Amino acid sequence: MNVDRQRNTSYGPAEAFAYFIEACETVHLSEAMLDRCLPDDMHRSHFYIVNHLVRLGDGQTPLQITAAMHVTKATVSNSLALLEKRGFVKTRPCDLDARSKQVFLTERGREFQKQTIGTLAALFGSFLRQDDYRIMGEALPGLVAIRRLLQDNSGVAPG
Amino acid sequence: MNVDRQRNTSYGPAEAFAYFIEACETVHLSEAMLDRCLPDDMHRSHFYIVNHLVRLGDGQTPLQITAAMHVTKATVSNSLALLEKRGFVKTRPCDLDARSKQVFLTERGREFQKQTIGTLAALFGSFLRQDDYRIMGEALPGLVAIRRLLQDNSGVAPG
DNA sequence: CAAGATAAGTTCGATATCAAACAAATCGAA
DNA sequence: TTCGATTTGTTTGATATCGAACTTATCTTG
Repeated sequence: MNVDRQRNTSYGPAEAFAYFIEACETVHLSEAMLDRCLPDDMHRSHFYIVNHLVRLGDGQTPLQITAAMHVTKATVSNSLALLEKRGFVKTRPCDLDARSKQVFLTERGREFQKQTIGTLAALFGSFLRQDDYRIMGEALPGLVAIRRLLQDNSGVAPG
Repeated sequence: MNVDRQRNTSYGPAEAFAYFIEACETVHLSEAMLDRCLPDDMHRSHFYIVNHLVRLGDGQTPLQITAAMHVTKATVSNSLALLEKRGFVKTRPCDLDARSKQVFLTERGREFQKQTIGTLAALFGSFLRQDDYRIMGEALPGLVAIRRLLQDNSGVAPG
């Protein structure tokens, strides 16, 4: 059996490790890009919340935001207090369930999201070419498949 | 022109956004997997440093580690103090440049890395199939290309 | 050689995040 | 209906990370 030919067509754990390392690196680099599009007093995580509310609709509860952001309740509690102080969101108690509250965007919050996304899109647009969009588009189904696989196996115990 | 056919073959910013979102999600999920393979008193970032030294060779300076980890000098300083307290690394002043120091792995540190990687590999191996390795292997060249593109444009100014 | 510039690590104050304990409201079963 | 169990959000103490100031050592240039 030709070893080289086998190496060209057979995939294993080595590819898995490389895959996750590349994904990590990609995320690091794109996060750095986003950071440079944000004002100094706004953290990436604060933008994520505002962006989430714009895209998925506001009126969500902190717990829903918690799930979407992959962080703890305490973190969201802290972030929302800051966002409210900055005037980007308003919260009010939920009518149906007094334990809960709802988070709403202010005009200022929507403006902040729009402005940041605009800057970010311009930054990426300044170096992404048609060919790069094609590469990403063609890789996308694979990325989705692996992400779903991870999601489906999030509960598996190690050891 | 057939809109559906165009959508199947034309890629743009929408694919770019989706691509980065999937990458983020993938990293979040795989980080969670790693976290569950680590003892409670060890943070992911501490493992990254030990793993880096095993794979790339020890004797590196804190500044080199800083670059590899994408964190600040202060962070590495803090992490190394902790790793030394745990007995995973030893540091000694650099002979050639007294400003600098070198970081070396202990046997305990190597054992910790080996054990963690083993647990992690077993965890991933428990649900990754040949087909998944193939998907990752085939997506890899695209991931690398985009990661390199981001790296090459890390210095571009926004706005 | 001397003095300013640069470089490597550390320290310090601030903040994001987490886990765990807590408070308040709702749910559910006896 | 009532009381324990669950759920939602906050508080608290700890830690990881950062930016900026600082210390010490090296380099550069006159």
